[in-house]
Amino acid sequence: MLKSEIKKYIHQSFKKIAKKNNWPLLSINDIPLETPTIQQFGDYSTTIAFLISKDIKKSPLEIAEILVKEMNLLLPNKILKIEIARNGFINFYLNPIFIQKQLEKIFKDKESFGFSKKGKKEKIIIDYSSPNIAKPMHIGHLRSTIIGESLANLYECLGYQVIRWNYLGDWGTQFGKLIAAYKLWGNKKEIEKAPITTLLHLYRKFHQELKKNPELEKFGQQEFKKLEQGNKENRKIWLWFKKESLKEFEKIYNLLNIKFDLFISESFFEKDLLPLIDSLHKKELTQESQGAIIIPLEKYGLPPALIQKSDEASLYLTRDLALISYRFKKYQPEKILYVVGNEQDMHFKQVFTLAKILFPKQETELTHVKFGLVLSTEKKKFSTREGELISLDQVINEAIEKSLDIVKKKKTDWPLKKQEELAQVIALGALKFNDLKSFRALDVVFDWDKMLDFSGNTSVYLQYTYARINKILVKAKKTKNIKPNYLLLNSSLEIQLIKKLSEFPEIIELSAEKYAPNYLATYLLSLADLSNQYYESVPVLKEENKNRLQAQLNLLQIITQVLKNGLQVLGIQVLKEI
RNA sequence: CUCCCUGUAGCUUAACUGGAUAAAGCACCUCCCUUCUAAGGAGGAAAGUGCAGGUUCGAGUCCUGCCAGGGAGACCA
Repeated sequence: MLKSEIKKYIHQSFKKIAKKNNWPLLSINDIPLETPTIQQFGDYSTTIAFLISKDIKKSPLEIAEILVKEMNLLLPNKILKIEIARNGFINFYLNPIFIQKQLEKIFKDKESFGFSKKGKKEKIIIDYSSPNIAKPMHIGHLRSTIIGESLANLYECLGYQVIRWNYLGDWGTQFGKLIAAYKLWGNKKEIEKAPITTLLHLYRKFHQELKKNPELEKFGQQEFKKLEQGNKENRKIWLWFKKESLKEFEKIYNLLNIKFDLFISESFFEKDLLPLIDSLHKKELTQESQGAIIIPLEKYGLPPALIQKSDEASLYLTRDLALISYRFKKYQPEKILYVVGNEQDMHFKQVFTLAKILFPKQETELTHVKFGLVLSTEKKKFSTREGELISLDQVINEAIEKSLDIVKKKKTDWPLKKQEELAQVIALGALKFNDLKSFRALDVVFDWDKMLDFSGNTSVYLQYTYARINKILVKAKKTKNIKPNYLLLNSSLEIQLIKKLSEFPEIIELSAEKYAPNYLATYLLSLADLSNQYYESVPVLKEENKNRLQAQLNLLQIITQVLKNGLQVLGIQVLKEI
């Protein structure tokens, strides 16, 4: 808010001078404007002089002098002074009144502050979570689920029409293997009792036996082929596995408070595969290789894409192509985001390349939003097949249990029900924040101690800050008809807080644009930092000047609002008391 | 062999579009609960960003080469 106004001002002044001197013009978006790292350098700083010194023959210092001279002629009252520093930086010192008045504007927006009012209505499909049926969701899925959900929330804030899509893995050779394993060793009752665990055991057993008896591989492939060809028995078993799996997934999604618009899964595209492969043939893209159908992609620096296996069964890649074509036709989306781990980089490069070949006119922006792996303490990938994976519901429940222990020690006088509620909010928040606070491409090592360390830069710190400040608002007697005087918010901390709050909309935009919720997370931490300093150093409730008190309370209210909204975008709840 | 991701205080991470004196948390040391919640606050010590070049007025950030860790590479997803 503040930033864009200053940019506008620089742009206007610059336009005038550029015309006069025949300098190249810059659009408003090209005007560099940043917040200096050191307070002495003012509120905002532009490096525009360096930027254009390359195009015209003047030194940055000369340019800065010309610009500042012009700007000073028509210095608006929102700017106190403009200074040139270090051979070309132009620093702006804002009039505190201008900053204080921002709070008034923000206060009028209240709940909607930071959220777009424009209503863009462009569609964005976000593909996330996407677990495989018959396997437990594990911590790898948690990353996709949490990052995807917060991206969905971010784009919703910007006014996009967001389609939250859970593309379940419910098709492929693995289900042939599973059906084979069920036929060999399965027990219906056991599966009914604990579906996913039992199915996982069967799947693992299959892979163990495979080492001794390689013939099993063929058996699994046959069973999948039968499934694809509509064999009734296999169909029935598969549907049953799927139903049981979905029940368990729903439990987890409910606990995490995550909702999807669509659960359209891999098997849905089964009928589209043959026509798709046909059309690929017609376009003469395909080749036969060792009995399989491939599309060579050397031209694009990629390994060949395998479209159909030698036993004529379909592949992940083919289904993804059918999926993309369906999405293009049905939704005409502006963007599609695939929130999928880094290890599938090659796969998506192939898919996107093929999509461009097949639909050259389609303008949808396809992005693989990749993220790092969750590694074991030994810094190795968890493997489903080897049986070392940690299931997600186990992680969640253990996190809640462990945080309940901590809550019980801290809130000895609370009733159990309240303790439990708090423990759940804290544990889920910590679980999510853990995945959102750092840049998503980094690998994370799964570590209970770090996840449940509730001091410092954590979600609990944010929730705590919210609750603490909220308490002041509750305790403040309801002051009727007292007008806040924002001009009395003149301490350095108050000014800093207002400036920080005014950044919120930009941060939402930035986080969405870069698919990086960690910008928002970091921002909230820095806001909480200032807020806690304020809390410690200024006893608000003792303020005697009522107009100042009311302004302070409004400031605090916006702080809680931004903390609450910001956390909500990250999928994290707040409580009034903690 | 090819491709992708990562490399910043002892550890985990920040650094907006390349900008000024690289910023936090954990751990360590000092201090602050008869004042709105100490899951907090004030302060100290601690790195010059894996290595070598290059581009630039300016590089943790861009380019090239190397090193280290992790991941992917045709019939899994």
